[in-house]
Amino acid sequence: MRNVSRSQRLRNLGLVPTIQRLAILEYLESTRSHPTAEQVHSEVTKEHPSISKATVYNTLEALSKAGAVLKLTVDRTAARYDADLEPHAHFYCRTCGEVLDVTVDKENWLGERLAGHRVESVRTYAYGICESCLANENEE
Amino acid sequence: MRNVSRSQRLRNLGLVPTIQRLAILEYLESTRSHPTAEQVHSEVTKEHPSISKATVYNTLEALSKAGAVLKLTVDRTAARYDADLEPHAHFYCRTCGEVLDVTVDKENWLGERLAGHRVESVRTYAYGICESCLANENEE
DNA sequence: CTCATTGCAAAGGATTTGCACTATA
DNA sequence: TATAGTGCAAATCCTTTGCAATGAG
Repeated sequence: MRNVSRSQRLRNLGLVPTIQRLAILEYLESTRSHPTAEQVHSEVTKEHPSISKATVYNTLEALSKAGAVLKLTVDRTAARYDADLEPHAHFYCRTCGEVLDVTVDKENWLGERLAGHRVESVRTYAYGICESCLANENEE
Repeated sequence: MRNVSRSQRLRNLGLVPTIQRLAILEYLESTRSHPTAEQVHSEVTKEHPSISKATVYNTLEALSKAGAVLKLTVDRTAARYDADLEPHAHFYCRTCGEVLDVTVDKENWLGERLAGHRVESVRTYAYGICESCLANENEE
């Protein structure tokens, strides 16, 4: 039933709901770790060992183009993906490399028009050291 | 004299003011195009043909680590650099690929503390279609 | 003279591409 | 069956690295 609605959602986005796409979307919706394509691949292949990296890349691109997930460029070394579509910002810890969600009152504070440009999406990234790494620093 | 102060600034940042670094910093401070490392290289080699790409990468990294320029991840395909340290956001046009400055009241609206994390820098990126590309669309 | 920096070429890592095979509708 | 999607491997592009040569203080 959960599965049915996911299939339907993919169809509504114009994407054929293949096993691969369902697995990838399901995984993304189950995690808050903002995985890279590599991590998505190693995760979904646990259940479906034959899913290739090319398919993971294709699917992630299709899902983000369709608006089903967010593609984040917070980490220059690899794109990260997030199925949480509620407005929020992302914090990148330079010590542990984790990407954390940060709630904000309003992320779309820029509006849909900006200096004459048409704004389609906005990303806000903060960089620094996360709470948990700060605590570890103090221990030493 | 302009040169003297740039040397001095580099020294203050703990960087030996080599000809290469001066040329790269000077170029970055002269443009608002948010160039990639590749573009910086092809630009500075006009004046100093022997500057290598490795040096450009090393210098850009050193300058951004030292806080003399901003490294932008607005464009996933390549890092872009900006010597304008005044708070502002960046707009990426998916049609022409240009990165444009966007003035904002205050970019550091997140504060230096956020959910217990230590915020060291913030980047805000907007994506869509720029004014000039919108105008071109309408012509057709 | 000593150490930081540079230049070159090779290596690395993320992503894309070409193409034959397969599954969905 | 026709078309969209998949898997594999090779190719591509940005960036980093190793190391000998060079330059700054």
